[in-house]
Amino acid sequence: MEKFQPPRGTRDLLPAEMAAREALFSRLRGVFRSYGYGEVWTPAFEDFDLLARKSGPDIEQELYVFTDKAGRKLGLRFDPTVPICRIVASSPNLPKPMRFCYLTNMWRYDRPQKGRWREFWQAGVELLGSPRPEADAEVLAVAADCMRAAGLKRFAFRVNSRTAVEALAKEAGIPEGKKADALRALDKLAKVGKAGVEKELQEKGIPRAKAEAFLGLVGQEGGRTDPGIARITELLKEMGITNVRHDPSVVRGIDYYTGFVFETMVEGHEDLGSVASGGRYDTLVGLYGGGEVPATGFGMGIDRVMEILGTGKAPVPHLLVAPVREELAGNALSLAGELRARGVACEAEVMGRSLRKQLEYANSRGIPHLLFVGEKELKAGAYTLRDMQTGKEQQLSLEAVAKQLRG
RNA sequence: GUCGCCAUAGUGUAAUGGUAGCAUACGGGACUGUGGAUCCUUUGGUCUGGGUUCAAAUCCCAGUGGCGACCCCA
Repeated sequence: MEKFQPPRGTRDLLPAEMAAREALFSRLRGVFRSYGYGEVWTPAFEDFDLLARKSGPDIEQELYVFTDKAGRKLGLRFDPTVPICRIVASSPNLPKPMRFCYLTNMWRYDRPQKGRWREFWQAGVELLGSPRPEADAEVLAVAADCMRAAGLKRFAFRVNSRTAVEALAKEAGIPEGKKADALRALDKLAKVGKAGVEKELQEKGIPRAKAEAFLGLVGQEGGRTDPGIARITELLKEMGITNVRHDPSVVRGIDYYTGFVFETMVEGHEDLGSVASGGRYDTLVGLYGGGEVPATGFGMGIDRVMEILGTGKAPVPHLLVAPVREELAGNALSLAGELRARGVACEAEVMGRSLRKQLEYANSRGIPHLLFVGEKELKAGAYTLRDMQTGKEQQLSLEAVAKQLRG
């Protein structure tokens, strides 16, 4: 018999993991709501041209692309920002600023590795309409609150200004056409070191002298302070966020960032890379025909966060309704229904098991209470509720059982 | 798309080219209205397809999937 497994780079999420994710989602939603962000949903697939517009047709290699039955070329969403810019571009009259948040999955056709999936989840915010550092500071503050809400305490932001680095590249004499290559090489500084970056720059056709000049200027930049970053850092300090370091090598690989960019590293999990990143993208909405709308945002990698947090136990109901004899299974089912109508989460026995086995089962699942359903109980209309922890039992009407377990 | 390492019951692991085992989990029982212990026990596996060989989990090739390095990024 052929066995199927999930397609490459995807996986199943079982109840224990889903419960942990849902808990994380609900905490993140709480953070988003507290800042006034409204949740949006966009389609899983979009016109390929929309997806490709910002990065050119080469992006096709990294996307899931398909043709529908009418011959339209479509692609799976690989980024939350692009569809949100489409919304904004086609709804230019929405009041500004616009605060959108999302919690959603997306797809990218790249090589799976630890913390990198072909289907992955991201949650984040986009703040559109403001070009000011206050907006960038707010976005980073939301990210900070999300990290804390996730239960991550030991983390640090690395921030930078992409415009500043681009200016340095120009100053070093790196031609406009090589700018993207240069920034991408620089992004690896922490990983491959200065010599590694220099090597890559030369491989990309940037002469040694210019590469050295660029790296020299970037090195100085660490000491110099970019005015935009300084202002954002100052605002963050006023909000009590101090774990922010200026790192001139952080430029992000994505092309649409135009200014402020940041990454978030969790102490002890540096191998996972950034778990939340974002920045300013003032020209992206314009690309979709909406006129210039300055914007900034960030996304948190849910799969990476879950990798760090780990998974607890699968959730269990309050109660197992246990028929003492197999023939009473039907009574147990209907009593369970009545209890649910009274607000009690419970499960009924469906395996036809002996009472002993049911106790064993409740114990191993961690179900805290068990309700015996036998002839005695049915006749009296009072059921035996057993506390699995203490072993204490009491005779109660359904109403009393519900009252106790709800409270 | 390139390179390297890897793949055995659900999970974790054994098996010089010669009978695929152990642990755990799951199901049943010892114990027909009272669990967590103990004992017994059923089911279940060599990723897929080729090749070499008297004989392949083991060697070779390809595919699939996992991990890591490129690339890119959450």
